Amino acid sequence: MSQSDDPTPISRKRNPRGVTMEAVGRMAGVSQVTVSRALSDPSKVSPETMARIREAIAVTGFVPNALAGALASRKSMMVSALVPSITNIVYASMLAPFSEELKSRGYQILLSETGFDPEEEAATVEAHLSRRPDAILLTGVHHAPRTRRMLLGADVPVVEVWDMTETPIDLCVGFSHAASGRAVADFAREAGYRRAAGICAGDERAQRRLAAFAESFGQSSGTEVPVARTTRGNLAAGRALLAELIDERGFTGGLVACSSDVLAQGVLIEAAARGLSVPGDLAVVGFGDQELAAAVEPGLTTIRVNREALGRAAAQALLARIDGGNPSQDLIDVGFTLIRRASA
Amino acid sequence: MSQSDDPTPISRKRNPRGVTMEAVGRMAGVSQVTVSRALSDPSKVSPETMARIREAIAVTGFVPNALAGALASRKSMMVSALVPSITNIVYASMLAPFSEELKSRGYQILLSETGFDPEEEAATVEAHLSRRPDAILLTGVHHAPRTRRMLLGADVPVVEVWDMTETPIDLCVGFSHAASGRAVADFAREAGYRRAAGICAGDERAQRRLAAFAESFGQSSGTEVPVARTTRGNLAAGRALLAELIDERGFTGGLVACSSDVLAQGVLIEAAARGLSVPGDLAVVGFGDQELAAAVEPGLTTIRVNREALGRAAAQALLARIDGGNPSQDLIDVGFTLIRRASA
DNA sequence: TCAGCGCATGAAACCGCAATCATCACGAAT
DNA sequence: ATTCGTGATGATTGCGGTTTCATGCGCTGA
Repeated sequence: MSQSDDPTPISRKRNPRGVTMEAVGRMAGVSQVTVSRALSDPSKVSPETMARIREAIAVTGFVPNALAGALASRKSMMVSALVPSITNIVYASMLAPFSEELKSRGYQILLSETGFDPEEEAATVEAHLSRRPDAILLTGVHHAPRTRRMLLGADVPVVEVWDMTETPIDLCVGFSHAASGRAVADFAREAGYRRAAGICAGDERAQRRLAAFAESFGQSSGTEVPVARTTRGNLAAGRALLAELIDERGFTGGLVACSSDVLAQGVLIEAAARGLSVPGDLAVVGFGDQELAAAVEPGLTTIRVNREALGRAAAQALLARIDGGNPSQDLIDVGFTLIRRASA
Repeated sequence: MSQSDDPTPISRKRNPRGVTMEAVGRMAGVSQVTVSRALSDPSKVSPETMARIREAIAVTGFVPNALAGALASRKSMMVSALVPSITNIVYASMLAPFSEELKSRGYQILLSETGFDPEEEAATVEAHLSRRPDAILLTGVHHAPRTRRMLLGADVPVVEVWDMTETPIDLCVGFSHAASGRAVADFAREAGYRRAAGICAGDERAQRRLAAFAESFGQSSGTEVPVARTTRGNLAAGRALLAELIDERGFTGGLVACSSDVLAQGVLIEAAARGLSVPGDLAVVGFGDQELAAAVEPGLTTIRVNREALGRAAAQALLARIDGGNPSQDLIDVGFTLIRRASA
């Protein structure tokens, strides 16, 4: 009665590792090759065969092994993205459209944070290259020499974003940080501000923006432009740095240029806490035009960079290169706009 | 086979595709196997050989092909992470420590956004499974049946985060959203507020928090708790929803519970714009304890969830499972804390 | 009637590495 | 002297696909 338990489980080789095309094919009465074709180009397989294969796939729950596919076809269908920090909305908001654009073409994103250290970036690039991505996105244009060498040697499309350079590794989509700093200085001058100060986060690009602002405004106004610095670019830092400017650096009023909207919002809060009116006693300019810029009171005058367009353009440039051709241009300057609101 | 020493340049095929271990070995006078060993366990190779191999690697710029390695070893050294949105700091700030923890063990992150749609999530899970990740992180505990099936069939460690369930797919690290809503209601009651309202973003977990709050507070106070809803959880939405509560829903004062700190900040801004004092005329409670919560004026009373610890714990739980054993616990409730500041 | 052709399919050769087992030289133990 | 590790290395196999080339077959046109 209970003879269902066969004592010879020997021939019963239930593939202990996942289902393969081989197994699907066996079940559908075709070879592995035909299964492969069925998935990559159904038009090359007869409708009846196709149906049986589909059935077998459904029954077995087969999921193709993309690693094997990548090895054989030399196309990983992965794109690496290296950003300094994903918790920083500025990078995250570029990444989202970048990723979406690529996803629609079947690519997946291999993401890493690199911090702001070129050496760490180099190590990360190497780790990513070992996965043979079909393209790579890097943030910024300053890299360790080794990074450049590896990337050039790997013969893979590369796009550097969020900055501009005359000598990109391959492609570049960004804007000039120095120009954005000068634009704020121009605005300050034209709006009639006589004195100014700066508040700057630690990263290299923020410093370039503020340096350009300070130099430009300083030159045209003939005044000293004090710049307070911080490593962390949060609200608390913005508050603290305005306090520093006023209490320790003798800043008595004028325009405060900040390297980010968050810092600028911190300045607004500290100003309110001190009973200073904005823009009466103190004018504030931010950078980034994050959502908060339009929502705070008073509205924040700031530099807008179309981050979504930037991310999308970066993806499209890479796709163009992958598709074989050269994109229409290697360098894309997406520019920036000064958005004037109430704070300055 | 014996024609390797053939001087005819015809058969001499300068490998046009990247450098391989084979090539490195040839240059170092050893076999491919030895190169493989040199990289995976240097102690198994003699020092002199090691030196020659290193030299050859440096000269050729060899970068091992992790795809091939993964295929052969059945370990991809990749971990999938699926989050609703990377531009939402709440998810991004879990992801950062999660990724860091795994990176230190040699894993890389395959990231995708899934939005808030279970079907999209299922498709994304399938795409990720095809890459044979060594582990998977999912956000939330509500998934399409197909997702569950695929995941169980794939026999891969899975951790669901940012929520709790009694029936996890595998592991779960999170907290109870309903409990957090009730905690706010308890607080409101104990602090003596007689009336309350809610402001709620569109995602399912936010709604569960606010529903629990409204029910709990409504029951104990015997009042109706109006809840205004939005799809986008930004500052502007917070402002608009407070306006809606006051202008259209007859809300005249009391405590406003918000499903996120950002919405709460919007409420603060709108309140200020209307000349309402906080917490005098209006008390505000947020959720998340983002950086802004401590920095705004007045400081925001909110629910803190240790997102960094959560991300780290998720990573560690997965690593424990990968290492073969069962983690000490399948379900980890990281809890939450109500942080009282000036806004309520 | 038969070469010719397109279609559906299969066989075989990789892709680049890791895992397994075999080989070899050399010194210690018997 | 023979045996037996032991450390260093190589040959072989196969992971699960893609690609290329070969095959069988029914049908068309001269």
